[in-house]
Amino acid sequence: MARPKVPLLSVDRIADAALELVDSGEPFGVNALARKLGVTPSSLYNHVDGLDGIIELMRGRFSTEAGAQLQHGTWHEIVAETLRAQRRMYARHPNLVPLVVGKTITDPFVIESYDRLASTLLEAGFPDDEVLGVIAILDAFAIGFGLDLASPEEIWHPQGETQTLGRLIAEAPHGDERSDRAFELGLELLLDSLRGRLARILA
Amino acid sequence: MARPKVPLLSVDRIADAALELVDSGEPFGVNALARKLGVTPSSLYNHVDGLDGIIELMRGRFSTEAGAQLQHGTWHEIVAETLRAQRRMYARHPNLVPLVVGKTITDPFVIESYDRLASTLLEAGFPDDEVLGVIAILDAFAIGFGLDLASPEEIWHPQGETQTLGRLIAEAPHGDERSDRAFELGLELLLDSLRGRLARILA
DNA sequence: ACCTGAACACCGTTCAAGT
DNA sequence: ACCTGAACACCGTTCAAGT
Repeated sequence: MARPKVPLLSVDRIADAALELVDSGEPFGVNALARKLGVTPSSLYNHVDGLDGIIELMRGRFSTEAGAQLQHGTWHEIVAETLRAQRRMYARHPNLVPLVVGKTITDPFVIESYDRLASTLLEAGFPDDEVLGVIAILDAFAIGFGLDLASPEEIWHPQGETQTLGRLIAEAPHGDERSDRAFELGLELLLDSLRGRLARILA
Repeated sequence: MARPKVPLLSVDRIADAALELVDSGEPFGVNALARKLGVTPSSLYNHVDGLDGIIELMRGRFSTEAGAQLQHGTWHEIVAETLRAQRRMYARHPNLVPLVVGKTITDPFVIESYDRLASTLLEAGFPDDEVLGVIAILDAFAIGFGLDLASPEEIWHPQGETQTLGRLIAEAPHGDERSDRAFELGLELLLDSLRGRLARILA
């Protein structure tokens, strides 16, 4: 016991196991993670900064996984691809979404991706004092749809009579198909209006 | 002790205290809530269905609080008012947002509000198979911005150099003002594009 | 440097016992 | 019907001890 000659743990091993645990759908926590790694919970604190640290680690990992973003193309192609990439990540690890939501972003890769988005919008012609607002909107949209993927099959569960909601729910496609369609529709709407706004600004 | 002549608890009293606790910013839970009510945790289970039940209770309460929605007006006025009302609720109880996120909605008042939205969009001329998608988009938008309000002051915290993000963050307004502006901009964009889409559909 | 084990202050939920 | 108190199976985190 005590200190082994070759370390049992490493930041990478912890991140891998954490993502696996999250994806398995079992409740996530440092104790559960330690069990999965065959180790004592306190061991993790030699490598990682507690629960929040592990979550931030996953955010970084799962955004690196998403791979290279489009580097050239029109600004709206870049925006669309960035959002689609983010959505793919959320789709691959839906259970991670509720964990990362509302925590300050410090991971360098994630920061870099937002930085690139900001530069792109600025170069496209959006004014300085509007770029961050546009990004906040894109972010709200992406995270909202991320949560949509993490949500239970039934978002609404009407108990009694409804005027139209019940019928539409019954008729509509379910699960990922519904979510995918809504995402693409929303993306189209958002880009349309951004294009229009930019045209007016540049005119 | 044991059973008192006049009950110490009631569903209403629990809901009130729960919202107060959430709004105080202290960690929310059934133990903390019981302490606040001067009662044993197990007592709550006589009135309420555990932690999830209490959270659903708050969702209902805090959407009733939002009060009457616009009943007439154009469809986009109704949509705008519904989203603004939702945002006001989120703004008033930001700490509730992370709690309700991703849990199936059963509260009748909330269901009714979505039902009304669905009817409005249908009457406006959006096709059957698109209404739920539009609502999902509006929802993603609203929840995304709700989380924006619940987020820490600094959403992004760049550690190193950035191309443009750091400068924009320093220049931009902070906190609620930033969030409010982005919300109104996003709402405008969304409504613009929905109007355009509807015009094309009806043409 | 890196792991264990004990300790601490918490959780949410169940259930018998009491009035 | 409605509350308590004990019990259970968990949490996240700290820290001395061991190699």
